[in-house]
Amino acid sequence: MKVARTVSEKVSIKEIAAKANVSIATVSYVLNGTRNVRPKTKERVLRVIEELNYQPNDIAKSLKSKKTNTIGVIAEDVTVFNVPEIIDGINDYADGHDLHIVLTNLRLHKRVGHHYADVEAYRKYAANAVSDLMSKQVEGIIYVGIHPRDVTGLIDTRDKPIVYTYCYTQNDLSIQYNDEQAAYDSVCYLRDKGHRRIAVITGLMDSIPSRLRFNGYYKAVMEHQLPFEPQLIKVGDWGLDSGLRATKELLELAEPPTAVLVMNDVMAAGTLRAAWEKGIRVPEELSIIGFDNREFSDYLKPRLTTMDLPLHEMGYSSMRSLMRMVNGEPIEPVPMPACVMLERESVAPPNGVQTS
Amino acid sequence: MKVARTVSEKVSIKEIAAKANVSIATVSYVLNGTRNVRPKTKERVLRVIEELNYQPNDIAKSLKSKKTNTIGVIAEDVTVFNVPEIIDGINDYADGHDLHIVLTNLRLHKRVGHHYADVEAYRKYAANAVSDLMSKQVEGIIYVGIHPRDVTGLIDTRDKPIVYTYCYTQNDLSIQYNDEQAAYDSVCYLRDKGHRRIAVITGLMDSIPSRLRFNGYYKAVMEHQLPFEPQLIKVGDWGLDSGLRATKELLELAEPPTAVLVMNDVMAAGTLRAAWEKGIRVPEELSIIGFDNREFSDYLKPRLTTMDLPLHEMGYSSMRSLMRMVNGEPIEPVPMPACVMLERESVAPPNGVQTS
DNA sequence: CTGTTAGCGCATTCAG
DNA sequence: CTGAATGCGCTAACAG
Repeated sequence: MKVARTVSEKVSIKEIAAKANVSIATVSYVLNGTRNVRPKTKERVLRVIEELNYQPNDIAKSLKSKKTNTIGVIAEDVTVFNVPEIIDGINDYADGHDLHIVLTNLRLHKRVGHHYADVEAYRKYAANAVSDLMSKQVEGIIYVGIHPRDVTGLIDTRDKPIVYTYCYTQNDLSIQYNDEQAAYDSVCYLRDKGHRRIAVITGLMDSIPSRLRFNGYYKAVMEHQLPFEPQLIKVGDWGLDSGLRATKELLELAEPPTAVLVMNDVMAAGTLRAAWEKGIRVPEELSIIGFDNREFSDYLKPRLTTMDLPLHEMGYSSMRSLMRMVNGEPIEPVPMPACVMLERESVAPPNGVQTS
Repeated sequence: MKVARTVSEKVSIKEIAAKANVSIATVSYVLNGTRNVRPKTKERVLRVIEELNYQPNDIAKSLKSKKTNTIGVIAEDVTVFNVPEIIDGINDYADGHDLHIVLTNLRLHKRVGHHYADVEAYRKYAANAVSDLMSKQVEGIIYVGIHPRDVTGLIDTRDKPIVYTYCYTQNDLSIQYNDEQAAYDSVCYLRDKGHRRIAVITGLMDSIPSRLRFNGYYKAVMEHQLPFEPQLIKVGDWGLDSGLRATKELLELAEPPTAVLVMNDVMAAGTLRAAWEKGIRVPEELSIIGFDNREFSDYLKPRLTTMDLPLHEMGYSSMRSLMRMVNGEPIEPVPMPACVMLERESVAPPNGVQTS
């Protein structure tokens, strides 16, 4: 029976003890099942709890137990595409383990634009975030980056467990997907379709993903004895226009590639546009593989075949590792989450040739 | 001077009082500036604080002061496009007001798919979220929807202040953008470009945004005495294919429209594709206005002119209103945040005709 | 100006 | 099985 109590005043364990004619300890026992309580008493307490609509006060509980069941998440910027899915993974784990999330959003993109290479520019924001989280007595921290780069030394958590994800760090645990493997797999996939002249459009070459993905490309090309020519390697800047420009150059080659691995979907959209402008049909005359599985890649024409990033898994895995640290369990090395190829419409055998 | 203390054990106000030869009250005073303290004493205390690397315990502070400076955010699903920007707005306000955010992610999209109309399916998730947040003693709650619909009665916050955004509610404050005005403005914009036969592709007609936007369309059409013909009205389902199909039908009309207002960018991508398939040039032969300013709308060819949603403002404004409620200030009615037209490349005068 | 002290709501001894 | 008492870290009266 719901009683229409319009209370703002909190009812505490003490009041319910009084109304049920028991001590506060007894109430605590029935609440937590810490000890056996006579069924009749228990029921009486439970009823009063129901009637008064008692809600336990986690603050008081935490003060006593020194556990908050709360972890702090520092996101460099929640509006960047990779972050929400990672947070979703974090929440997925948290839901199943009675954990709560305090979210700090550094808003890096809006505050320092693309200058996230300049760590000093936002060190103070990060330090403040950590400090606030410490005061809130979080059990641990997860740091979610917006671009895979090395952030070693950015923050000091003073022995509070921390896990980094979507970025790299030297002295702490960081969870990243396997960039090199993904690029390697892409090239193998194209080769299996019958391609040999496979070009690559990289992102900025001073970025870790570009290097790693290029390693994967190089490794596959060497392993399968595919033609490795400098003209087939173009450096982009992650932006659409750079993909467009690079692709045009590729298409103007005496012997153009039949396929191109583009290191993100945004540049791949540029590739698609370049092909369209040049009158080159995709995938019949040019196969394209993108990277990131951005939502729009499914809306392009043709629908883009791309590498899906294991973002949810990264969030989930970060939480699992963090909680092991929190509980003092040994941190067993976890395998890097793998990207998975999403086969859509932008890849076909070269010149309509079918291969087994 | 930084002392390399590798402490896990928290240092408390008591310890620093002891080391500084003052009472704990004095430490509290210098910490909070609650009262004047002799400069010399103050400095001594401050030094010990620095040396011991003291971090105040917000949990204890909250227990005493009955204020947590924390607000709970219940997001129906952080992976849906509108949510991150709204959260960003919430953070923007929070950063400037020493407020913290506990984030609850209902993960609706993954849990109930598109059946968010069936409130019962996730009432328990929402109720749990509220209950947890109450226990955590949040000062108030912001509920962030993923589709503008009426969620009245979904949750009961028992007098804890709550503000809803990106959804509607009867008895509480909800912050939504002005849908009708946006559609109205779009049609006026097209008319100003010289268009008269303006078609519309709606979303599902049982949705609030579709109705509101249609109202705006209708109002502008009537006001400017534009042709109002049933053939110019197509009902979509928010998906790309429905936009494609609707557009084809429009293009096959004896007298096709010169412009079309599409109620979201995803369907507008379908419109673009339909035009392409029909060999109709955009914007020369068909002008298109989308809705939502999804990121990909800037990657389409031509770049899509669209209505930008004031998501950041909605988050910010929700927080401002919520904090007024928390502080017992009167809630003055706030104007609905307005959408703003993003002029890009998908609109031109009809038949190349120039108008003033 | 500074010290003493009483709780905040709860969990957990320790006695009955 | 139950009640009284203690204290978590801190703030704010109240007393000097």
